[in-house]
Amino acid sequence: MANSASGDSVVDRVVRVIEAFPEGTTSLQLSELADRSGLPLSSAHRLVRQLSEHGLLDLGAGGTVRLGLRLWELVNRNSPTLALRQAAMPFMEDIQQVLNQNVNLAVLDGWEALFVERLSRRGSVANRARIAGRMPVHISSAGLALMAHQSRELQAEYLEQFADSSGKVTAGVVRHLLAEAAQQGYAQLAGVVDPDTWGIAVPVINSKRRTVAALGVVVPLAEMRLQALVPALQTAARGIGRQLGD
Amino acid sequence: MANSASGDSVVDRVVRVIEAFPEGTTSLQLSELADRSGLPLSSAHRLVRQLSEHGLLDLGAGGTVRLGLRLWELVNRNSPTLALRQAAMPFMEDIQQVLNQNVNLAVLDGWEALFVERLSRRGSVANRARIAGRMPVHISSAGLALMAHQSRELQAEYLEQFADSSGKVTAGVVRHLLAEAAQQGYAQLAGVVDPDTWGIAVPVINSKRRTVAALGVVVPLAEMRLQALVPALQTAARGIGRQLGD
DNA sequence: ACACGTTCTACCATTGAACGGAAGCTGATG
DNA sequence: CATCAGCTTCCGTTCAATGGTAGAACGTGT
Repeated sequence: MANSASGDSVVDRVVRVIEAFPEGTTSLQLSELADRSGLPLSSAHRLVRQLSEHGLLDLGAGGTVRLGLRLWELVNRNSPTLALRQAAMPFMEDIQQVLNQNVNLAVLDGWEALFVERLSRRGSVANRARIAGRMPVHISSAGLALMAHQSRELQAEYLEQFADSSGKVTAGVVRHLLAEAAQQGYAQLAGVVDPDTWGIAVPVINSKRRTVAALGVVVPLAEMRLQALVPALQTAARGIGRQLGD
Repeated sequence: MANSASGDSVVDRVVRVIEAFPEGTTSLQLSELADRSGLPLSSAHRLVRQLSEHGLLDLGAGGTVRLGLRLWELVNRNSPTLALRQAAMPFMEDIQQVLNQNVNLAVLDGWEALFVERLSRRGSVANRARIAGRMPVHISSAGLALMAHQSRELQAEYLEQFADSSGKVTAGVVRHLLAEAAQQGYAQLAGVVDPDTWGIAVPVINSKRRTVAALGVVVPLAEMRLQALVPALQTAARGIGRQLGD
């Protein structure tokens, strides 16, 4: 647009405004939003006002900016993972009831597993917080289960990330993890948040034989019984896959 | 911006593109999107491409447009109802376990109750579908519970809707429903979808004595036992309210 | 009570980004 | 092979977006 010092489009700016909210932050002051998005205050103000007129943002008294309920509604009604989550929920509830463990469902986005649904272990504090959370592929069982069943091309492209020896993790190690996950039909990995827990995940394969999601559980080390967990997960994953159209 | 035949801003158009998705539809063809949003094809195409470069939309091969995973992620991480849902989930699970009924949580948005969370009755098919659903205030127990505890000004403004005698529902009837809900401390109403079910909802009041949500259940007529349901809901609602900051 | 700092909001002349018709491209269909 | 329908790109025209500046509202320290 005219006079754009930074040479970005309106769309760029709208995106930057929405992305300016730090994870888990629901409310931001206008001036802070302007700072975080790198926009002049007056521009940020104008954009926020326009967006809030449509309900995508909510500009409260005193310059408090929140995401709008309308935006939440639109996204949750038309979410690309809607069909997946609907198909998966009954099976996830079964797993939760039978195994009594934390169950989660993830999809691949870039080089990360994006968790799209989660049921907490009964009795434990429900942590909805981690929904919409991300984990790098190579340090999450869900990520490994997803990547292990992608095309060779994508896997190769992914592994290039580890080509430079600057990181601790080498391409060889990751390649081995993927190979193991592919061969076994499930992925297991020590918990990242809590070292006394283990993650186990299996691929969810749709009718076109594409791996579209990973179904996983997080279990305390003491309750780690692969013989019981893996078949249950695989059965549920097949059930979910059968429900999915494409 | 320049040459806008319809005299709308870029922001307007972005909103129209996002809103063009009909409820429950996750995928749209570009040409259909252009139609629905009332934009020239080339303009729609440009906007969609820009938005998908940022991950807010997903422009697939063949002109298939979906909402982007990134958008879903951003909205769910920073949702204005995040704190509410987190505070409410444990109590909702308690209700679900103890009463074994469908539990839901709604907030007021305009003259409608917007359902932000839902737990299904055990054994029944999980219907995530209805999450992010809306119901007019006067035909939902949640809506009545919410409106009954709003300020006089807002209630008066709301009741003006029914001033003209064109609709079946008169202002008097609605006023009576609200008064009853306010006096009783809970709202009950015959189910809309299924006439053999009843909805019961109680207000969730935060530490500043503002009614910010409604907690409700949907029960089959045969299991309608107010003596058991209402106290349980009220107890849970108080628990939720205590967890909420503002 | 006054001065100062901070933050939100409004204004308006400049200017380059957005617009959209038209042409090109691609793939499916008869 | 011709036709069609839908997606994509191009490019000259135009006016909507921009952001510095100023004012209003509020809080805070002196």
